[in-house]
Amino acid sequence: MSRGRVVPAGPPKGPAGDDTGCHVLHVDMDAFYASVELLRRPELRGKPMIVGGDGSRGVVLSATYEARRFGVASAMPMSRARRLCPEAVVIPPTFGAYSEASAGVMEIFRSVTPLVEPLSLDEAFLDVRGATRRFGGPRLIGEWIRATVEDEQGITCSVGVASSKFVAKLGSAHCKPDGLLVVPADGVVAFLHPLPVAALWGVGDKTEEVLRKLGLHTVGDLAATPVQTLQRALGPAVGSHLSALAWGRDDRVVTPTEPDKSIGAEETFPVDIDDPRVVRRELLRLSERTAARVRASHQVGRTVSIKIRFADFTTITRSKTLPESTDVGRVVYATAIGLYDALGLERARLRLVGVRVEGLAPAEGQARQLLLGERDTGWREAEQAIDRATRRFGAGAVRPAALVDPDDPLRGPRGGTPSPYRPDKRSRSGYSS
DNA sequence: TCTGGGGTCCTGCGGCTG
DNA sequence: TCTGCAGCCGCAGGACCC
Repeated sequence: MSRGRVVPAGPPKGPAGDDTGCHVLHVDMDAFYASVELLRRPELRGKPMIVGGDGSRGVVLSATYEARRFGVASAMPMSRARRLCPEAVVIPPTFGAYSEASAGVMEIFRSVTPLVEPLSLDEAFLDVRGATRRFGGPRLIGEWIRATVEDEQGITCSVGVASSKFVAKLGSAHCKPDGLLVVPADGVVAFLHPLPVAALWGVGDKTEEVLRKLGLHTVGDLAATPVQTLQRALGPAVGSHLSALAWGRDDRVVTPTEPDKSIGAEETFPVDIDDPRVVRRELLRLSERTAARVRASHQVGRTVSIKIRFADFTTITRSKTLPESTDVGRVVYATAIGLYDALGLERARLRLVGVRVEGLAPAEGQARQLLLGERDTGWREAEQAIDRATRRFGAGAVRPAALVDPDDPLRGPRGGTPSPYRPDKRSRSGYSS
């Protein structure tokens, strides 16, 4: 999803330019979440509407173009968005609906070419070299996709057509909303060089500031700067990467989905928390959620990391690599709690905690060495049974007893470090259903 | 202005090992 | 046995993306 930071208004929208050699399409849905919500609530059409968290700490996930006219943008704090556009209707996100719409859109893409690389729910790269005989040139394919998506899904999208992924992506940003732009292979440099440096993939606020201090404001400025200068200022990898992009060099190919390298979950508290019992309870919940997703992806991970964000927004991470890969919530939690306890935070005020499992590899074929005295069935099997129950009865049907507390979802177990898995009087397994 | 949640990649440092 | 070195790995932090 475009975060609205890239390019100024430029060339006219619509088909133009020679598409010879332009085999990469970048398709980006326009205000995707908001557009899907409008399908469900047509009475809001033409009105400013914002999709985002309704709490005091949410951010804007998506906004209609009517709201954007007031300055509302993606990732903006909701409090600011409300000030900018008080009359906007705020809708909490319904990710299920977005996933469903996304699947429909991706299906359309795959009817053109199997070489589809989704970047998120609402955008993807397509390599259309193998489709030109059936559909015509890349520009015609882009037009067909735009028309079909609008016809079948009721939402509009923008398409960039170019000889590389990076330029195609800039192209779609350039013609938003509801446009198509071809950047001819021999016109890439002329297209790129007037753009601000922030248009480049990999230039965020910090890098832009560094470049500004060097007197570099446009991509053309960047291209004219020796790569060694950029490497000294930004590091060898980033320096050479940006130098190449500034000349339109981007050799990355369109690659249909690769498995995740890490899976995690994090949660911002509605108010800052200084009670370690609440933090531990949250770590348990996040460990459970993360491990379940790791199991669902048929992978196991070797490193467990936690993330702690303090009230002043400073953030630290701690990680531990295990002797053996895991997908077991109990192991993830034990590791996470060990990392947390080692910090000795006591009454520090925390804003967010997170748990992540890294170093993922396919679960199949992972030889598992039993520890001395360990039974060959145990927590993994128990958690797999829980996964089956969850699929059948819904999320939360079975969960650790320590998380069953209908009166106060944030209240932690009493008395010291919790052992939520330890069998208690209610359930021998420590789980409750 | 006051900052979500899901990720990836890069860099620097220290410890270990051959 | 000690030292210097290179390479690898684990770890932590930061920047960036959608």
